[in-house]
Amino acid sequence: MTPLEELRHSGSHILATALLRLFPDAKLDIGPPTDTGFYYDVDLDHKLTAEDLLRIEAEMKKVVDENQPFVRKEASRQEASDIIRSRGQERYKLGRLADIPEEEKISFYQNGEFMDLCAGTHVRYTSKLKAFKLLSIAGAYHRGDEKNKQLQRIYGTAFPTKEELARYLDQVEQAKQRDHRKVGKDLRLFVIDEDVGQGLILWTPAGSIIRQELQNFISEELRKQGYSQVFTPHIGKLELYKISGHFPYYKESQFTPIVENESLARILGEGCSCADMVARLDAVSARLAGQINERTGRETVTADRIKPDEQLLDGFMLKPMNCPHHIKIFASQPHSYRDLPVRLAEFGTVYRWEQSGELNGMTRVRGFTQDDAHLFCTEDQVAQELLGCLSLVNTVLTTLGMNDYRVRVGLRDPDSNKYTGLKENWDKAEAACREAAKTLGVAFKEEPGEAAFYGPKIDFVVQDVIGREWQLGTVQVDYNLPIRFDLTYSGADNQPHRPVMIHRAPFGSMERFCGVLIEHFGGDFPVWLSPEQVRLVPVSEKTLDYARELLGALKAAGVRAAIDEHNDKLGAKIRRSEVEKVPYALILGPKEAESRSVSIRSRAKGDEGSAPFEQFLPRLSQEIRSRALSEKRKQP
RNA sequence: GCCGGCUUAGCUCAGUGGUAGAGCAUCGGUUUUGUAAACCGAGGGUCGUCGGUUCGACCCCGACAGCCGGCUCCA
Repeated sequence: MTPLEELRHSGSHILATALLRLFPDAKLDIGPPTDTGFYYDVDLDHKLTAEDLLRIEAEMKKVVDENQPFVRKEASRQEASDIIRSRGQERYKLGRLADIPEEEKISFYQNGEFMDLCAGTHVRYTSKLKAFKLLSIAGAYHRGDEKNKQLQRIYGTAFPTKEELARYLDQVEQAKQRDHRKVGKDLRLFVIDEDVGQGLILWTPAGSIIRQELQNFISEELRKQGYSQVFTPHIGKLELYKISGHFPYYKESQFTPIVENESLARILGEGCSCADMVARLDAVSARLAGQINERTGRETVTADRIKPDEQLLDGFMLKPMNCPHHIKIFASQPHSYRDLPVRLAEFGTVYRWEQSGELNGMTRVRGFTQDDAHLFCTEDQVAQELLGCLSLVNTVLTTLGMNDYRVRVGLRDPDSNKYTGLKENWDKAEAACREAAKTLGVAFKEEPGEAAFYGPKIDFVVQDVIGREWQLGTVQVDYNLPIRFDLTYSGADNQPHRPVMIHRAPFGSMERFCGVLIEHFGGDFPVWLSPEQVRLVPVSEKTLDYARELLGALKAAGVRAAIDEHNDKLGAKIRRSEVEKVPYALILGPKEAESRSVSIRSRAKGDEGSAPFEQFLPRLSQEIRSRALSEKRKQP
């Protein structure tokens, strides 16, 4: 344990000490340190309130002042069990005791009257906890399993000094100012309307400009890399998703199917309730999943194996992924090995049923647009194509200055049967991902259980302002869908061969990416992305005509500009431009009008002095065209 | 979905069992302004929705919806 973890871990023991003084009935579970502090999970009938938190914190202060030593005591398994029982903590602690492997030593740590089963280590005295704060109460399932009882989790944090604690709390406060939900509202980038629905993003004009610029950017890169652009509809027949496997494997995450009118009339005629309908859909998917699982590793299900009697209901599904549609475009004509790779790209909108408690601004939504593409290639081409995809992701992130990401290679969970396809192919695909990730030149972590149901993937993961991780770009190797859809191409030997598919989305979804991007820039977008690039600020009405003339010139040059026509003093107009995060304000007074110049005020540098408009415009155009990153904002 | 908290004007937020207030924004006027907030005035809310308690509810109780923080989930 690092010294900081030790301090925080001791914090959680002190928390428990104080808690038991105030609530002797509390049953303790576990209290580990975290990246940012510590918590303790407790089972307590009394619902803890914010006021309780203050009382507990005050009691913790007393424990600290009592300067209790932390003392380690080793015990045999039987002794340990006795200690736990004698303290009335058997409800969870006995289970935790049972988790300790046979060969490991069992230890307790005691401070004052409190004693806890604990491997350690701890600071020497409670007085070491000089700077701490309890932060919040939340529900947390015992052992992280939603089938178990939900306990109350008390979060807190601790630092070696009061200054560091204050700095941390200040940082958290600063971060909240960058929250994309706040900035998005302030700058009017997007809205979510409860009548439209939770998790459904409405892109306002300003936000749409950012999205459009990003899409233009990525489209340019796709043209360079030989992609073809396609368009497909937002729904597909249930049949399609039975073949793809989404229907059985992905059921929990999908919107309820749109049942065809005739089908609906038929089952309603049979007296089916809504519940019956759902049950029937469940029966179909359960049967399909069962059939597929039996065959995993030996046989596979292809289109012709779906039996007619399994089509109990006809209807459509809102597409949860774009791949089946793209596959059908690929399959619509015969392919030669000479055609490959075929790369089909689409900004494709998909819909997924996320639990209401999981929705979050733009980063976790129910409808989103992926910058998606599917590559159909020969097995020999997989490595090369993977590199191309990773280089694309790299270009994207570099251009936006987003260097703060981690790479995750998502592999199968060895204990799960939620995957489709042959073991050999999974092995090949996982090896390909691993190899490709190595070429990135950045550290990556292999994580079992993070694969898609059809194949392993390489994900790019970033953190939001409050430290939550979000997956953005993703590249996935897939040997399975080509089999399920019986895709083939003619090889040099004039025999049919199975292509390999690569799924990839450098941004992941436009919604999530923009959410993270808003936080990344704190709303101070580079000029090429800024909804308003130049604010024309006449010093008074007297120079309004000059401003209008320049507005025309800027618009003709493709620059997004606007005039501040408010009847305010200059300072107020400057302030408005700053608050609205416009990268350039051009101050236009009589001097400027006279000399055909502009007084430039940039978000980054403040007052830059005057320059002829004829010099400013090319400089601006170049900055936009090159998609330059802006210098950091000058603090007022 | 689960636990807890929250919901008052476009935004940020006060407020009391006797049907509401500030700042900013908006609109009108005065001012004609030189690098982060000129001045005066006006309009704007069935206090999230629906029920209940009460002579009377924005306030107390309940349900629902939405939001926020966690947990679970994220193929």
